[in-house]
Amino acid sequence: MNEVVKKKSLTADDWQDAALNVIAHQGVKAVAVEPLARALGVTKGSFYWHFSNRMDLVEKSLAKWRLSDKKLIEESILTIKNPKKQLLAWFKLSAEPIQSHLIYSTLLADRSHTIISKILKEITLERLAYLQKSYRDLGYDAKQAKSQSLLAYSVYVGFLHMSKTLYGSLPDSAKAEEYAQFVAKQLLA
Amino acid sequence: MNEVVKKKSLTADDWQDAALNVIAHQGVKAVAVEPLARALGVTKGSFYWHFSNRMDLVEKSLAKWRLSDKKLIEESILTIKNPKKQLLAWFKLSAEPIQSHLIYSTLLADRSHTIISKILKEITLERLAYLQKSYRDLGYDAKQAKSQSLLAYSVYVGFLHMSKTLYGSLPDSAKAEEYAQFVAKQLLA
DNA sequence: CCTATTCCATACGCTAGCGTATTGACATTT
DNA sequence: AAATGTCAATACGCTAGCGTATGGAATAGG
Repeated sequence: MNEVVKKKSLTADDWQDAALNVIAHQGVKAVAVEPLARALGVTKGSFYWHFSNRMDLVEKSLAKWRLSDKKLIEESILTIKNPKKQLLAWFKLSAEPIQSHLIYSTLLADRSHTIISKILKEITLERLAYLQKSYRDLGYDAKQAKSQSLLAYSVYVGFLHMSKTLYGSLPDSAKAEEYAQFVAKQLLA
Repeated sequence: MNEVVKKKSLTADDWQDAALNVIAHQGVKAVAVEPLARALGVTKGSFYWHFSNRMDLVEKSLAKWRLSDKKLIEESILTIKNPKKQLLAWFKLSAEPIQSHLIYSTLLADRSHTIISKILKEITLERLAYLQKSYRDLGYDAKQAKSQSLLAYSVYVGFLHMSKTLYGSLPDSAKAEEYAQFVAKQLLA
């Protein structure tokens, strides 16, 4: 009997996780109350007990995503003290097909709501600031660091989309490491 | 009386142009028959005379887009014989905020339908092939050309999204040229 | 001038999804 | 045991959009 005990009732967190999963794969527009309820094996009576409306769920889900992403960065990147190694770790992490990246990439094109645009802009600027600082730590001057970080982040975003678009046509995981090295070499010259 | 004479009736082309405009700014999902009809000052009675259904319009619109994009490339890029200058022209063109780029970038995240994924993959592979050949013409060996073209195209895609996301926070047009030079220098080293 | 074709309006039925209101089943507390 | 609180089912009204069916105006060809 290794089965997980079936939960008796859902928490707001369960709804948010489900929503994030949908956002990662189908985008914000695909977050619909009734289909989500069906997927969770309940009806929307449950949903409207936990959330006031659809966008409420979206906002809270994205807030959760931001927190977990921040935590991930702090634990797996910022703990590395050597500036070059830290940036390398960032590049490597950014190439891994984790949910956080998928969410970010769907937000990029799902900017229907003002709230989403706002969140997206904030996160992007945060990350750019991080990269810029990293390049400064590597010895780049202010101007160079600015251009270089913008370039590096463009590569990140671009590669995210390429992965989804060309699924099956990109370098396989065996060669992925090789490509990552190549990119790092180009962007850390 | 410089006004354009009001057209008496719409053509399929008019519908496609309107659809492409919506796709460029709101994505494929936002292409809806009735709102589009309203925008064109007619009812959907007109639409269903020209097209069999919604996806029919989307497909034909995207086909038109592909053709016009191909024509643009042939006329403004492929006419340049010097390999390096040609690639430079490609980079420059890819940074201009024309409708074609906007359409491409929304497709990247709007891959709900199989048809769209298919078109997107085809176009992306076409463009990658072009870049790869260009780098080979510049003297890169096969392996280098492959990695470098993937990197360059990622920058293109990434910058597309950055432009939309950070509208107002990116280098202004005065500095855009400068940044383009920087990117070209990094990618044509 | 009359007929056929082209283009569009109107009216209809249908589905998916949002949000509300009400009731009910358990569980927890008292 | 009774009361309260937690979570969910059901039923309802409402809107937006899809696709169909049919009729009608305008125009072009004969």
